[in-house]
Amino acid sequence: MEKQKKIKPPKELPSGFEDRKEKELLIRDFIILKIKEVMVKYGFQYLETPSFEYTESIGKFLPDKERPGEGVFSFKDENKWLSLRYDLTAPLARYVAKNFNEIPKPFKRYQLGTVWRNEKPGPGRFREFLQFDADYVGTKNLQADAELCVMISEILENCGLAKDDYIVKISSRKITDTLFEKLKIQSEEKISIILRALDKIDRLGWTEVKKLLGEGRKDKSGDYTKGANLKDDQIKIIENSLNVNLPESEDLKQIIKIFKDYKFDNYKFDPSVIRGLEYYTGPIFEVNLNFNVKNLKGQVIQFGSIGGGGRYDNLVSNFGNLDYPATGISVGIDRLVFALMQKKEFDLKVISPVMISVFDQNNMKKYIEILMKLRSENISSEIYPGEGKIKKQMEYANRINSPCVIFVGEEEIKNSEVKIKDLSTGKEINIKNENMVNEIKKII
RNA sequence: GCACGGGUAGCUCAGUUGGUUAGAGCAGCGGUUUGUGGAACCGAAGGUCGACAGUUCGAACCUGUCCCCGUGUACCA
Repeated sequence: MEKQKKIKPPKELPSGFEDRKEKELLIRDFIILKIKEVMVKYGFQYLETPSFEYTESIGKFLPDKERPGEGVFSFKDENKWLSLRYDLTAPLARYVAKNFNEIPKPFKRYQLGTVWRNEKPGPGRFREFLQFDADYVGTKNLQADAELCVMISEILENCGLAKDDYIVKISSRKITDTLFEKLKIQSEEKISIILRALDKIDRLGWTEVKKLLGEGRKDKSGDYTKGANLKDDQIKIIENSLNVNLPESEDLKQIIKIFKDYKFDNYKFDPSVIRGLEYYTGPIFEVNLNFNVKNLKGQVIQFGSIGGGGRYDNLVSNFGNLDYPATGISVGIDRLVFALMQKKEFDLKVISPVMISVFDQNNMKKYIEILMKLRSENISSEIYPGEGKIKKQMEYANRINSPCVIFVGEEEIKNSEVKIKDLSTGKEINIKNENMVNEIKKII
Protein backbone atom coordinates (compact mmCIF):
# COMPACT_ATOMS: atom_id res chain seq x y z
CA MET A 1 0.00 0.00 0.00
CA GLU A 2 1.32 3.29 -0.98
CA LYS A 3 0.93 5.96 1.56
CA GLN A 4 -0.10 9.23 0.08
CA LYS A 5 2.14 12.01 1.15
CA LYS A 6 0.12 14.61 2.94
CA ILE A 7 0.88 18.10 1.88
CA LYS A 8 0.10 20.24 4.86
CA PRO A 9 -0.53 23.91 4.31
CA PRO A 10 1.59 25.95 6.71
CA LYS A 11 -0.16 27.25 9.79
CA GLU A 12 2.51 29.86 10.22
CA LEU A 13 1.83 33.36 9.03
CA PRO A 14 3.86 35.24 6.48
CA SER A 15 6.62 37.19 8.17
CA GLY A 16 5.41 40.44 9.64
CA PHE A 17 1.74 39.49 9.78
CA GLU A 18 -0.04 38.81 13.05
CA ASP A 19 -3.23 37.45 14.47
CA ARG A 20 -4.66 39.92 16.93
CA LYS A 21 -6.53 38.71 19.95
CA GLU A 22 -9.42 40.13 21.86
CA LYS A 23 -7.46 41.92 24.56
CA GLU A 24 -5.37 43.84 22.07
CA LEU A 25 -8.39 44.59 19.90
CA LEU A 26 -10.37 45.99 22.81
CA ILE A 27 -7.53 48.31 23.76
CA ARG A 28 -7.23 49.30 20.12
CA ASP A 29 -10.96 50.03 20.00
CA PHE A 30 -10.55 52.19 23.08
CA ILE A 31 -7.72 54.16 21.49
CA ILE A 32 -9.67 54.60 18.28
CA LEU A 33 -12.62 55.90 20.26
CA LYS A 34 -10.37 58.46 21.97
CA ILE A 35 -8.89 59.51 18.65
CA LYS A 36 -12.30 60.04 17.12
CA GLU A 37 -13.44 62.11 20.09
CA VAL A 38 -10.45 64.40 19.78
CA MET A 39 -10.75 64.64 16.00
CA VAL A 40 -14.35 65.73 16.23
CA LYS A 41 -13.39 68.24 18.87
CA TYR A 42 -10.70 69.64 16.60
CA GLY A 43 -12.98 69.80 13.61
CA PHE A 44 -11.53 67.21 11.24
CA GLN A 45 -13.53 65.40 8.57
CA TYR A 46 -13.56 61.61 8.56
CA LEU A 47 -12.35 60.04 5.32
CA GLU A 48 -11.69 56.59 4.00
CA THR A 49 -9.80 55.73 0.85
CA PRO A 50 -9.29 52.24 -0.60
CA SER A 51 -6.48 49.89 0.33
CA PHE A 52 -5.26 49.67 -3.25
CA GLU A 53 -4.13 52.50 -5.44
CA TYR A 54 -2.41 52.58 -8.78
CA THR A 55 1.24 52.11 -8.01
CA GLU A 56 2.14 55.30 -9.82
CA SER A 57 -0.38 57.27 -7.79
CA ILE A 58 1.38 56.49 -4.55
CA GLY A 59 4.75 55.20 -5.67
CA LYS A 60 5.78 58.22 -7.62
CA PHE A 61 6.70 59.92 -4.41
CA LEU A 62 8.85 57.22 -3.03
CA PRO A 63 12.03 58.76 -1.70
CA ASP A 64 14.08 56.33 -3.70
CA LYS A 65 12.88 56.86 -7.24
CA GLU A 66 15.34 54.32 -8.62
CA ARG A 67 13.39 51.43 -7.18
CA PRO A 68 9.70 52.12 -7.65
CA GLY A 69 7.60 49.46 -6.04
CA GLU A 70 10.28 48.56 -3.55
CA GLY A 71 8.82 48.31 -0.08
CA VAL A 72 5.22 48.00 -1.23
CA PHE A 73 3.04 45.02 -2.04
CA SER A 74 2.04 45.18 -5.67
CA PHE A 75 0.41 43.08 -8.32
CA LYS A 76 -0.48 43.53 -11.94
CA ASP A 77 -4.17 43.82 -12.70
CA GLU A 78 -4.78 43.65 -16.45
CA ASN A 79 -2.03 46.00 -17.54
CA LYS A 80 -1.95 48.28 -14.55
CA TRP A 81 0.19 47.91 -11.47
CA LEU A 82 -1.72 48.16 -8.24
CA SER A 83 -0.18 48.55 -4.81
CA LEU A 84 -1.42 48.30 -1.27
CA ARG A 85 -1.04 51.71 0.33
CA TYR A 86 2.03 52.08 2.52
CA ASP A 87 0.71 55.14 4.34
CA LEU A 88 -2.35 57.36 4.36
CA THR A 89 -0.66 60.53 3.22
CA ALA A 90 -0.03 59.57 -0.38
CA PRO A 91 -3.67 58.52 -0.88
CA LEU A 92 -4.71 61.81 0.68
CA ALA A 93 -2.68 63.73 -1.85
CA ARG A 94 -4.34 61.70 -4.59
CA TYR A 95 -7.75 62.33 -3.07
CA VAL A 96 -7.19 66.05 -2.86
CA ALA A 97 -5.94 66.22 -6.43
CA LYS A 98 -8.93 64.24 -7.66
CA ASN A 99 -11.57 66.12 -5.67
CA PHE A 100 -9.98 69.51 -5.78
CA ASN A 101 -13.15 71.34 -6.77
CA GLU A 102 -15.37 69.72 -4.19
CA ILE A 103 -13.32 69.97 -1.04
CA PRO A 104 -13.37 72.97 1.26
CA LYS A 105 -10.16 74.92 1.23
CA PRO A 106 -8.30 74.53 3.43
CA PHE A 107 -9.22 70.89 3.95
CA LYS A 108 -8.85 69.07 7.25
CA ARG A 109 -9.39 65.37 7.34
CA TYR A 110 -8.38 62.38 9.41
CA GLN A 111 -8.23 58.75 8.50
CA LEU A 112 -7.78 55.43 10.25
CA GLY A 113 -6.73 52.53 8.12
CA THR A 114 -4.54 49.53 7.61
CA VAL A 115 -1.35 50.11 5.68
CA TRP A 116 1.18 47.58 4.36
CA ARG A 117 4.92 47.70 3.99
CA ASN A 118 6.91 45.05 2.23
CA GLU A 119 10.04 45.26 4.32
CA LYS A 120 11.77 43.39 7.11
CA PRO A 121 9.67 43.47 10.26
CA GLY A 122 11.21 44.25 13.63
CA PRO A 123 10.12 44.14 17.24
CA GLY A 124 6.80 45.96 17.39
CA ARG A 125 6.98 46.62 13.66
CA PHE A 126 4.83 44.64 11.29
CA ARG A 127 4.18 44.50 7.57
CA GLU A 128 0.52 45.19 8.17
CA PHE A 129 -0.56 47.75 10.70
CA LEU A 130 -3.19 50.29 11.55
CA GLN A 131 -2.30 53.89 11.02
CA PHE A 132 -3.92 57.09 12.12
CA ASP A 133 -3.34 60.16 10.02
CA ALA A 134 -4.54 63.74 10.32
CA ASP A 135 -3.68 66.47 7.86
CA TYR A 136 -4.28 70.08 7.03
CA VAL A 137 -4.23 70.64 3.30
CA GLY A 138 -4.17 74.05 1.65
CA THR A 139 -2.77 76.24 4.35
CA LYS A 140 0.66 77.62 5.01
CA ASN A 141 -0.44 78.92 8.35
CA LEU A 142 1.88 77.48 10.98
CA GLN A 143 -0.97 77.39 13.41
CA ALA A 144 -1.93 74.17 11.61
CA ASP A 145 1.44 72.59 12.37
CA ALA A 146 1.28 73.71 15.96
CA GLU A 147 -2.24 72.44 16.43
CA LEU A 148 -1.29 68.98 15.15
CA CYS A 149 1.25 68.73 17.97
CA VAL A 150 -1.23 69.93 20.56
CA MET A 151 -3.79 67.53 19.18
CA ILE A 152 -1.58 64.46 19.27
CA SER A 153 -0.67 65.28 22.83
CA GLU A 154 -4.32 65.47 23.78
CA ILE A 155 -4.96 62.10 22.14
CA LEU A 156 -2.12 60.42 24.02
CA GLU A 157 -3.20 61.82 27.34
CA ASN A 158 -6.80 60.82 26.71
CA CYS A 159 -5.51 57.32 26.08
CA GLY A 160 -4.01 57.30 29.53
CA LEU A 161 -0.43 58.43 29.08
CA ALA A 162 0.95 60.87 31.62
CA LYS A 163 2.70 64.02 30.56
CA ASP A 164 6.15 62.64 31.25
CA ASP A 165 5.45 59.38 29.42
CA TYR A 166 5.95 61.04 26.06
CA ILE A 167 7.41 64.10 24.36
CA VAL A 168 6.68 65.83 21.07
CA LYS A 169 9.96 66.67 19.43
CA ILE A 170 10.06 69.40 16.84
CA SER A 171 12.56 70.54 14.30
CA SER A 172 12.54 71.92 10.80
CA ARG A 173 14.04 71.13 7.46
CA LYS A 174 15.22 74.75 7.53
CA ILE A 175 17.49 73.93 10.47
CA THR A 176 19.42 71.29 8.58
CA ASP A 177 19.41 73.41 5.41
CA THR A 178 21.29 76.18 7.15
CA LEU A 179 23.54 73.65 8.82
CA PHE A 180 24.66 72.32 5.43
CA GLU A 181 25.23 75.86 4.22
CA LYS A 182 27.49 76.40 7.19
CA LEU A 183 29.30 73.13 6.50
CA LYS A 184 29.58 74.01 2.81
CA ILE A 185 28.27 70.59 1.83
CA GLN A 186 26.20 70.30 -1.32
CA SER A 187 26.50 66.66 -2.31
CA GLU A 188 23.05 65.12 -2.03
CA GLU A 189 24.57 61.80 -1.19
CA LYS A 190 26.66 63.15 1.64
CA ILE A 191 23.75 65.14 2.97
CA SER A 192 21.56 62.09 3.16
CA ILE A 193 24.27 60.06 4.95
CA ILE A 194 24.62 62.83 7.50
CA LEU A 195 20.89 63.22 7.98
CA ARG A 196 20.46 59.50 8.48
CA ALA A 197 23.28 59.48 11.01
CA LEU A 198 21.74 62.36 12.96
CA ASP A 199 18.42 60.56 12.98
CA LYS A 200 20.05 57.81 15.04
CA ILE A 201 21.21 59.89 17.98
CA ASP A 202 18.24 58.76 20.04
CA ARG A 203 19.09 55.15 19.62
CA LEU A 204 22.87 55.08 19.39
CA GLY A 205 23.97 58.19 21.22
CA TRP A 206 26.32 60.91 20.06
CA THR A 207 29.51 58.86 20.43
CA GLU A 208 28.29 56.29 17.92
CA VAL A 209 26.76 58.86 15.59
CA LYS A 210 30.09 60.67 15.61
CA LYS A 211 31.64 57.51 14.13
CA LEU A 212 28.98 57.49 11.41
CA LEU A 213 29.79 61.09 10.58
CA GLY A 214 33.47 60.17 10.45
CA GLU A 215 34.84 56.91 9.08
CA GLY A 216 32.09 54.51 10.02
CA ARG A 217 30.77 52.30 12.76
CA LYS A 218 30.78 48.66 13.71
CA ASP A 219 27.62 47.50 15.49
CA LYS A 220 27.61 44.96 18.27
CA SER A 221 27.03 42.05 15.93
CA GLY A 222 30.15 43.03 14.04
CA ASP A 223 28.41 44.53 11.07
CA TYR A 224 30.04 47.63 9.64
CA THR A 225 28.39 50.79 8.37
CA LYS A 226 30.36 53.24 6.27
CA GLY A 227 30.38 56.83 7.48
CA ALA A 228 30.18 60.27 5.90
CA ASN A 229 33.94 60.90 6.20
CA LEU A 230 33.55 64.38 7.58
CA LYS A 231 36.51 66.30 8.94
CA ASP A 232 36.81 66.87 12.67
CA ASP A 233 35.99 70.57 12.43
CA GLN A 234 32.86 69.78 10.44
CA ILE A 235 31.76 67.26 13.05
CA LYS A 236 32.39 69.90 15.68
CA ILE A 237 30.08 72.28 13.86
CA ILE A 238 27.37 69.64 13.81
CA GLU A 239 27.88 68.85 17.47
CA ASN A 240 27.51 72.51 18.36
CA SER A 241 24.37 72.81 16.29
CA LEU A 242 22.85 69.94 18.22
CA ASN A 243 23.41 71.63 21.54
CA VAL A 244 21.25 74.60 20.68
CA ASN A 245 18.19 74.73 22.90
CA LEU A 246 16.24 77.35 21.03
CA PRO A 247 15.74 77.13 17.29
CA GLU A 248 16.95 79.95 15.13
CA SER A 249 14.60 79.27 12.27
CA GLU A 250 11.58 81.56 11.92
CA ASP A 251 9.03 78.79 11.46
CA LEU A 252 9.88 77.06 14.71
CA LYS A 253 10.03 80.31 16.65
CA GLN A 254 6.54 81.00 15.48
CA ILE A 255 5.28 77.51 16.31
CA ILE A 256 6.71 77.74 19.81
CA LYS A 257 4.96 81.03 20.26
CA ILE A 258 1.68 79.42 19.25
CA PHE A 259 2.36 76.53 21.66
CA LYS A 260 2.49 79.12 24.45
CA ASP A 261 -0.93 80.43 23.49
CA TYR A 262 -2.26 76.88 23.65
CA LYS A 263 -0.48 76.49 27.00
CA PHE A 264 1.23 73.49 25.49
CA ASP A 265 4.70 72.78 26.82
CA ASN A 266 5.29 69.06 26.42
CA TYR A 267 7.56 69.59 23.42
CA LYS A 268 11.25 69.81 22.87
CA PHE A 269 13.25 71.33 20.08
CA ASP A 270 15.53 68.61 18.81
CA PRO A 271 17.58 69.26 15.67
CA SER A 272 18.31 65.54 15.35
CA VAL A 273 14.71 64.86 14.34
CA ILE A 274 14.97 64.15 10.62
CA ARG A 275 12.10 61.92 9.35
CA GLY A 276 11.65 61.40 5.61
CA LEU A 277 14.44 62.83 3.54
CA GLU A 278 12.87 64.02 0.32
CA TYR A 279 9.48 64.50 1.73
CA TYR A 280 9.22 67.28 4.23
CA THR A 281 9.76 70.92 3.43
CA GLY A 282 9.30 72.74 6.72
CA PRO A 283 8.58 71.95 10.35
CA ILE A 284 8.79 68.27 11.32
CA PHE A 285 7.65 66.54 14.47
CA GLU A 286 8.04 63.21 16.13
CA VAL A 287 6.33 61.65 19.12
CA ASN A 288 8.54 59.60 21.39
CA LEU A 289 7.76 57.53 24.45
CA ASN A 290 9.87 58.05 27.54
CA PHE A 291 9.55 54.54 28.94
CA ASN A 292 11.06 51.18 28.04
CA VAL A 293 9.04 48.80 25.95
CA LYS A 294 9.59 45.05 26.24
CA ASN A 295 8.89 42.26 23.81
CA LEU A 296 7.08 39.03 24.67
CA LYS A 297 10.27 37.55 26.05
CA GLY A 298 10.67 40.49 28.42
CA GLN A 299 13.66 41.99 26.62
CA VAL A 300 13.76 45.76 26.32
CA ILE A 301 13.62 46.54 22.62
CA GLN A 302 14.43 49.51 20.46
CA PHE A 303 10.96 50.87 20.10
CA GLY A 304 11.53 54.17 18.35
CA SER A 305 8.88 56.77 17.80
CA ILE A 306 5.19 56.01 17.72
CA GLY A 307 4.41 58.69 15.24
CA GLY A 308 5.44 61.84 13.53
CA GLY A 309 4.85 64.14 10.65
CA GLY A 310 5.53 67.53 9.27
CA ARG A 311 4.98 69.94 6.45
CA TYR A 312 5.13 68.70 2.87
CA ASP A 313 4.30 71.62 0.64
CA ASN A 314 4.61 70.00 -2.77
CA LEU A 315 2.93 66.62 -2.53
CA VAL A 316 -0.35 67.57 -4.17
CA SER A 317 1.33 69.49 -6.96
CA ASN A 318 2.85 66.21 -8.17
CA PHE A 319 -0.56 65.34 -9.59
CA GLY A 320 -0.44 68.33 -11.89
CA ASN A 321 -2.53 70.52 -9.66
CA LEU A 322 -1.28 73.84 -8.51
CA ASP A 323 1.12 74.05 -5.64
CA TYR A 324 -0.84 73.18 -2.62
CA PRO A 325 0.71 73.18 0.84
CA ALA A 326 -0.02 70.55 3.47
CA THR A 327 1.02 69.42 6.91
CA GLY A 328 0.12 66.25 8.72
CA ILE A 329 0.85 63.71 11.38
CA SER A 330 0.65 59.92 11.53
CA VAL A 331 0.59 57.47 14.40
CA GLY A 332 1.10 53.73 14.36
CA ILE A 333 -1.92 52.58 16.35
CA ASP A 334 -0.75 49.01 16.90
CA ARG A 335 2.57 50.20 18.22
CA LEU A 336 0.76 52.55 20.53
CA VAL A 337 -1.42 49.67 21.73
CA PHE A 338 1.65 47.52 22.29
CA ALA A 339 3.33 50.21 24.37
CA LEU A 340 0.21 51.25 26.21
CA MET A 341 -0.53 47.67 27.27
CA GLN A 342 2.72 47.74 29.22
CA LYS A 343 2.28 51.15 30.72
CA LYS A 344 -1.30 51.16 31.74
CA GLU A 345 -3.60 48.67 33.39
CA PHE A 346 -6.77 48.50 31.39
CA ASP A 347 -9.79 47.39 33.29
CA LEU A 348 -11.28 45.74 30.28
CA LYS A 349 -14.70 44.35 30.60
CA VAL A 350 -14.45 41.19 28.60
CA ILE A 351 -17.98 39.88 28.75
CA SER A 352 -18.31 36.11 28.85
CA PRO A 353 -21.63 34.40 28.43
CA VAL A 354 -23.72 32.67 31.03
CA MET A 355 -23.74 29.03 29.99
CA ILE A 356 -26.77 26.82 29.92
CA SER A 357 -25.67 23.26 30.48
CA VAL A 358 -27.13 20.54 28.28
CA PHE A 359 -28.31 17.45 30.13
CA ASP A 360 -30.50 16.04 27.48
CA GLN A 361 -30.79 16.99 23.84
CA ASN A 362 -34.50 16.24 24.10
CA ASN A 363 -34.95 19.18 26.46
CA MET A 364 -33.46 21.63 23.98
CA LYS A 365 -36.75 23.46 23.75
CA LYS A 366 -36.51 24.28 27.45
CA TYR A 367 -32.91 25.45 27.11
CA ILE A 368 -33.74 27.72 24.22
CA GLU A 369 -36.61 29.17 26.18
CA ILE A 370 -34.20 30.12 28.99
CA LEU A 371 -31.66 31.38 26.49
CA MET A 372 -34.14 33.69 24.82
CA LYS A 373 -35.32 34.97 28.15
CA LEU A 374 -31.73 35.88 29.13
CA ARG A 375 -30.95 37.44 25.77
CA SER A 376 -34.11 39.50 25.86
CA GLU A 377 -32.67 40.95 29.07
CA ASN A 378 -29.44 41.68 27.23
CA ILE A 379 -27.52 39.09 29.18
CA SER A 380 -24.70 37.47 27.25
CA SER A 381 -25.60 33.82 27.22
CA GLU A 382 -25.30 30.60 25.31
CA ILE A 383 -26.25 26.97 25.37
CA TYR A 384 -23.19 24.76 25.69
CA PRO A 385 -22.10 24.69 22.06
CA GLY A 386 -20.42 21.32 22.05
CA GLU A 387 -21.47 17.84 22.94
CA GLY A 388 -20.40 15.81 25.89
CA LYS A 389 -20.64 15.17 29.54
CA ILE A 390 -21.32 17.72 32.24
CA LYS A 391 -17.69 17.60 33.29
CA LYS A 392 -16.65 18.63 29.85
CA GLN A 393 -19.25 21.35 29.79
CA MET A 394 -17.96 22.69 33.09
CA GLU A 395 -14.39 22.67 31.82
CA TYR A 396 -15.54 24.70 28.88
CA ALA A 397 -17.48 27.17 31.03
CA ASN A 398 -14.44 27.61 33.20
CA ARG A 399 -12.20 28.09 30.21
CA ILE A 400 -14.28 30.87 28.70
CA ASN A 401 -14.65 32.56 32.09
CA SER A 402 -18.37 32.18 32.20
CA PRO A 403 -19.79 33.92 35.27
CA CYS A 404 -22.29 31.18 35.98
CA VAL A 405 -23.77 27.99 34.66
CA ILE A 406 -27.45 27.13 34.56
CA PHE A 407 -28.44 23.52 35.15
CA VAL A 408 -31.87 22.33 34.14
CA GLY A 409 -32.22 18.62 34.68
CA GLU A 410 -35.29 16.50 35.23
CA GLU A 411 -35.59 17.50 38.87
CA GLU A 412 -35.46 21.18 38.10
CA ILE A 413 -38.01 20.88 35.33
CA LYS A 414 -40.31 19.01 37.68
CA ASN A 415 -40.11 21.83 40.24
CA SER A 416 -40.17 24.54 37.56
CA GLU A 417 -36.88 25.90 38.78
CA VAL A 418 -33.29 26.18 37.62
CA LYS A 419 -30.01 25.56 39.38
CA ILE A 420 -27.52 28.40 39.08
CA LYS A 421 -23.88 27.80 39.83
CA ASP A 422 -21.70 30.85 40.44
CA LEU A 423 -18.37 29.88 38.97
CA SER A 424 -16.32 32.33 40.98
CA THR A 425 -17.56 31.06 44.35
CA GLY A 426 -18.68 27.57 43.36
CA LYS A 427 -21.96 28.09 45.16
CA GLU A 428 -25.14 26.63 43.76
CA ILE A 429 -28.70 27.66 44.35
CA ASN A 430 -32.02 26.43 43.10
CA ILE A 431 -34.39 29.16 42.17
CA LYS A 432 -37.85 29.44 40.67
CA ASN A 433 -37.97 30.20 36.95
CA GLU A 434 -39.46 33.64 37.37
CA ASN A 435 -36.63 34.77 39.68
CA MET A 436 -33.86 33.46 37.48
CA VAL A 437 -33.04 36.69 35.65
CA ASN A 438 -32.73 38.72 38.82
CA GLU A 439 -30.51 36.13 40.44
CA ILE A 440 -28.23 36.02 37.42
CA LYS A 441 -28.01 39.77 37.28
CA LYS A 442 -26.70 39.66 40.85
CA ILE A 443 -23.90 37.34 39.81
CA ILE A 444 -22.70 38.95 36.59
C1' G B 1 20.76 43.36 2.44
C1' C B 2 24.65 42.40 6.39
C1' A B 3 25.94 40.16 11.34
C1' C B 4 24.84 36.94 15.41
C1' G B 5 21.48 33.20 17.59
C1' G B 6 17.74 29.59 16.66
C1' G B 7 14.41 25.52 13.89
C1' U B 8 13.24 18.34 17.74
C1' A B 9 5.26 16.07 19.17
C1' G B 10 -0.44 20.74 18.43
C1' C B 11 2.48 24.31 22.13
C1' U B 12 7.05 25.18 25.37
C1' C B 13 11.49 22.82 25.48
C1' A B 14 15.49 18.54 27.02
C1' G B 15 18.63 15.41 24.13
C1' U B 16 25.99 13.53 26.84
C1' U B 17 32.49 13.08 23.06
C1' G B 18 28.18 10.77 16.53
C1' G B 19 25.76 4.61 18.67
C1' U B 20 20.50 0.57 18.40
C1' U B 21 13.34 1.58 19.64
C1' A B 22 14.33 10.36 19.98
C1' G B 23 12.32 12.27 25.72
C1' A B 24 9.50 15.63 29.37
C1' G B 25 5.73 19.19 30.71
C1' C B 26 1.30 21.31 28.89
C1' A B 27 -2.80 20.83 25.46
C1' G B 28 -5.82 17.03 23.01
C1' C B 29 -8.15 11.90 23.31
C1' G B 30 -10.09 7.72 26.50
C1' G B 31 -11.08 6.21 31.51
C1' U B 32 -11.52 6.66 37.25
C1' U B 33 -17.08 9.51 37.73
C1' U B 34 -23.48 8.90 32.25
C1' G B 35 -25.59 15.68 37.47
C1' U B 36 -20.55 19.69 38.28
C1' G B 37 -15.06 23.42 36.44
C1' G B 38 -10.72 26.25 38.39
C1' A B 39 -2.78 22.33 38.29
C1' A B 40 -6.38 14.88 41.10
C1' C B 41 -5.06 9.95 39.33
C1' C B 42 -4.54 6.09 35.40
C1' G B 43 -4.02 4.89 30.15
C1' A B 44 -3.30 5.13 25.01
C1' A B 45 -1.92 8.12 21.06
C1' G B 46 1.04 11.66 18.92
C1' G B 47 7.75 12.82 15.18
C1' U B 48 10.38 13.16 7.50
C1' C B 49 14.50 16.03 14.58
C1' G B 50 13.24 22.90 8.88
C1' A B 51 14.69 21.00 3.44
C1' C B 52 18.30 18.95 0.28
C1' A B 53 23.13 17.07 -0.49
C1' G B 54 27.82 15.27 1.69
C1' U B 55 31.27 12.79 5.50
C1' U B 56 30.68 8.05 8.27
C1' C B 57 29.77 1.10 9.42
C1' G B 58 26.24 4.50 11.76
C1' A B 59 23.86 11.57 11.82
C1' A B 60 18.82 15.25 15.66
C1' C B 61 24.28 15.84 16.64
C1' C B 62 29.81 16.94 11.93
C1' U B 63 30.28 19.82 6.76
C1' G B 64 27.92 22.59 2.66
C1' U B 65 23.73 24.99 0.29
C1' C B 66 18.90 26.74 0.72
C1' C B 67 14.23 27.98 3.48
C1' C B 68 11.94 29.91 7.87
C1' C B 69 11.96 32.48 12.86
C1' G B 70 14.30 35.93 16.55
C1' U B 71 17.62 40.09 17.84
C1' G B 72 20.82 43.89 16.20
C1' U B 73 22.15 46.76 11.99
C1' A B 74 21.10 48.96 7.09
C1' C B 75 16.93 51.04 4.49
C1' C B 76 12.25 53.33 5.74
C1' A B 77 6.87 57.18 2.76
